[in-house]
Amino acid sequence: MDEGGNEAFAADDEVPRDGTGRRPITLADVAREARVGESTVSRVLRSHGSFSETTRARVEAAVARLGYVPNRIAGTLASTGSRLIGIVIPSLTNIVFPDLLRGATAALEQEGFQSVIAVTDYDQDREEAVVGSLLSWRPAGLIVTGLEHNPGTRRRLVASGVRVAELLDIDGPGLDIVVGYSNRAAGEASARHLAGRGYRRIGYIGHDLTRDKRAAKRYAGFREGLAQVGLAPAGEERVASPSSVEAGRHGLEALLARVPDLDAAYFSNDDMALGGYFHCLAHGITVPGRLALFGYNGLDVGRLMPQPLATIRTPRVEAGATAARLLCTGGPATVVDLGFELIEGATA
Amino acid sequence: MDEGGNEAFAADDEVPRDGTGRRPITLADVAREARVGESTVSRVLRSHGSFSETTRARVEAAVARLGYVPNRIAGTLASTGSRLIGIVIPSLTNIVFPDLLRGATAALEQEGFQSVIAVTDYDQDREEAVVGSLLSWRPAGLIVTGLEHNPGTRRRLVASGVRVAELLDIDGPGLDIVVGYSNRAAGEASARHLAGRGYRRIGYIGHDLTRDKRAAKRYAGFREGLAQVGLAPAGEERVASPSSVEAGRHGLEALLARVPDLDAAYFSNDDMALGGYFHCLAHGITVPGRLALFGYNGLDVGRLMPQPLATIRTPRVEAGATAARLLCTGGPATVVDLGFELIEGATA
DNA sequence: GTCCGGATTGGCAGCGCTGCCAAATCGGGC
DNA sequence: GCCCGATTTGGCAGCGCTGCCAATCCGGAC
Repeated sequence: MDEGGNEAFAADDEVPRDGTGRRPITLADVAREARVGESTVSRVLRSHGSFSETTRARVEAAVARLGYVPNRIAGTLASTGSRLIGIVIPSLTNIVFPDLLRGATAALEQEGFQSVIAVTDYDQDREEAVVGSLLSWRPAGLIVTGLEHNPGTRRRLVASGVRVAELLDIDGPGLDIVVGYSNRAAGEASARHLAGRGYRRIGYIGHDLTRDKRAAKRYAGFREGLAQVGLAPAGEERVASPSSVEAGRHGLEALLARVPDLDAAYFSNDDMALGGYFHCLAHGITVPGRLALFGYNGLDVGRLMPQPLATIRTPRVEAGATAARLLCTGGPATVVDLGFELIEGATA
Repeated sequence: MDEGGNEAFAADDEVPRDGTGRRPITLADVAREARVGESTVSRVLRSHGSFSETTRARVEAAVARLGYVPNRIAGTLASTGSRLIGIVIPSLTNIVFPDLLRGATAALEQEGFQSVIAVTDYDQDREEAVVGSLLSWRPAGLIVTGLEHNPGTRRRLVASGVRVAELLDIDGPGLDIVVGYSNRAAGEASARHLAGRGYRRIGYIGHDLTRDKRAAKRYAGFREGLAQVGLAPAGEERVASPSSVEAGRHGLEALLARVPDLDAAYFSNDDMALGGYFHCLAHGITVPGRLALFGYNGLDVGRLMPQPLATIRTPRVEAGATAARLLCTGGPATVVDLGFELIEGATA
């Protein structure tokens, strides 16, 4: 714990002599410095309304001289919209959600918006709480994950009047804007693909389905897909933990111990599938000869395995970006189905 | 503006019919409904100052009846502090930064703060721009990544007077709070470990070091470590792209083509190392017999490979949490070295 | 020189809340 | 029954900005 020290910067040219302790610089200071009215400064800074080129230069010079940073808190209060978008995601552990964030923040930046984020840990009560917190910032819009919310959350969302985009799922009724793809259909497509390749003793390795509603929908779709060709899962293993490479590895090990003659394993996502692949490598199980593997999400890592993973690629980044743009531009309530892509890979 | 009226909420359980178009509910409405003064409502809602139990109940009932959500924009403007922390990270693609975010948001939530995030893509000019945007929200503090910033960024940070925490690096002078570990020392430790295990022809596979300053410091430390035992890299491969599994896989392939007698490969991080491992698996290269692999970060996936990856575990989540807590509680400027842990694994 | 429409500009009332201060109320002790 | 200090409460002036409206200025047309 030693002193880092700011004097490192007081150094010569750049930094203005102080910055701390001084009364913060306001728009009124800039107006005085530039010898124009406050409204004129405001107009110039927002490039809104009309003003002469001379004025613009004067104002900009004053801003630079004083190092003025507009106060958006005040600006938001005075005007209406807030140029803030709240983003609610269940987790930051699964790369899917950072991907969503990435798409959203990139699109928001283009539109001049900022994002406030909150994480629910797949807990609907926490979701209700964080939605409340986010709404207290009077955001221009809210991005939430999935279509399932508890009554309190729905009430708040609707009552607030802010635009809401629900992401990564379209299997069910939405509140306003919905951007995603069908998890049910993805599960079904996976099952049909595996069945189509001749696998018959297909097992399922998943994680906590009571919390992750989208994984539950994929699972339901998967069972439907199998049923359509007269099959049923040859065995299932659900780990209680969140999805992870570890859960996939141990899950497959456990399932194979109970159902040794499995010929294919469908995982609730690519992380789990990668874990399963590692288990196969470690135990000399030939893939896909002895056991086929199928994932979900289409992560990069799957593409780069010695045998590319059979999986379904989901447009997560695009979903974030699309939702962000729709919220900023404020169109009508819609459902945008971005679809998904089945990647055959080499593990099935 | 039709008068929706408050009975919308009185309505039993679910969603009120409307919510849009109605004049938003303010603290004054609550005061009127509860038949108390505005300041009293404010005091009750913030549990600040004194009021009777009766009053609390009256106010809380009114809040519930009206479905009032406090406006923190107004609250922030009226008071001083903002209970917002800005977080600036270079990327969301590398799981390291979501991990940092995870630690920070969890700690912030406990303290009743919200986080606003911005992504720089490892570009210092973008960093300067997003720091400006974040400061315009008058955050209580700012978390930035690394110690290297361009002069404009430093000027803004210092002039703003907000607390700043610089994360994931302690090799250099900081502005205020610094939380992280020594990347240089990590690189050095990696080199010494490999040399200590008898490897002599050690190659380096890295990504764009001009943008990722911390990776550059590890690289420098790595060279120093080798030099200490009279060695120099037996070969190097730098891919121009950001770090990724793909870059690691192709990087190792390229390096082996040029330097076939390599006996160990040091990667700029675990993603790259995983790619290298996949290359070895795909081409029958025995690990570590024919080629040893060493990564950086200590990701879960490395631990679960058939042979656990030799790497260095970094406390990223802890760094985010520590920084967040220090910012919220507002102690003195300090440097917190969280250290790192060398994991021997089985690939070296 | 005068008048007119459009381009510029400044003044000022809020946005919804908090902080300060004064007023009202309460609960003994005498 | 009255006084005093402590507790509880309400009023109101901002916080820094934007939006509205009125004032001013400019350059021709008459």
